[in-house]
Amino acid sequence: MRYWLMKAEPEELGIADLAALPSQTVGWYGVRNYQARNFMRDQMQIGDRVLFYHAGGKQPGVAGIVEVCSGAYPDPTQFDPSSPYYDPKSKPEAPRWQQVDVRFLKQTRYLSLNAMREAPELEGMLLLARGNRLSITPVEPSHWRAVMALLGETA
DNA sequence: GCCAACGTTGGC
DNA sequence: GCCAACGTTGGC
Repeated sequence: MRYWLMKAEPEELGIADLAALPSQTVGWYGVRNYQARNFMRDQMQIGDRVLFYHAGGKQPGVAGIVEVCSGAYPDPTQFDPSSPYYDPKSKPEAPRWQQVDVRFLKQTRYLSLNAMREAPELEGMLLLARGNRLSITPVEPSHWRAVMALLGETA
């Protein structure tokens, strides 16, 4: 099992929104970066644990834990002209973008990006690397355990 | 809203 | 295949 961090815009889909969905499951649509897509396509497996990260707000940070619950499959928004994620260059017979489904596990105490930067045990975490813009990053098991400790989670 | 850092595009 | 121009991300 691998560990990941996935960034979401809380105004579009926050952890509470995910928890409120009847299925508590959502397709992780909208990834338009090849490296992030390749992580989903080539490395993610059902059961992988994911830090759910709120990006773009006033106080970015980790807000919950979700799990991967499907393999990669074509992101439907790439074919929808009314979607902001529409990609006219992608054809249904050769889809360019993929998504996986993730399922809500829990909403955690909020762990701000600031607090993460100040935690020496998180040094080297990809999220914290200078200039990092990837919306999906792998998380080292040692960093995962350190984040769990900071969140007060025993898992 | 600014802008640093990074990714993508397309002309050559 | 290079690289300038442009676009995007996301913290601040």
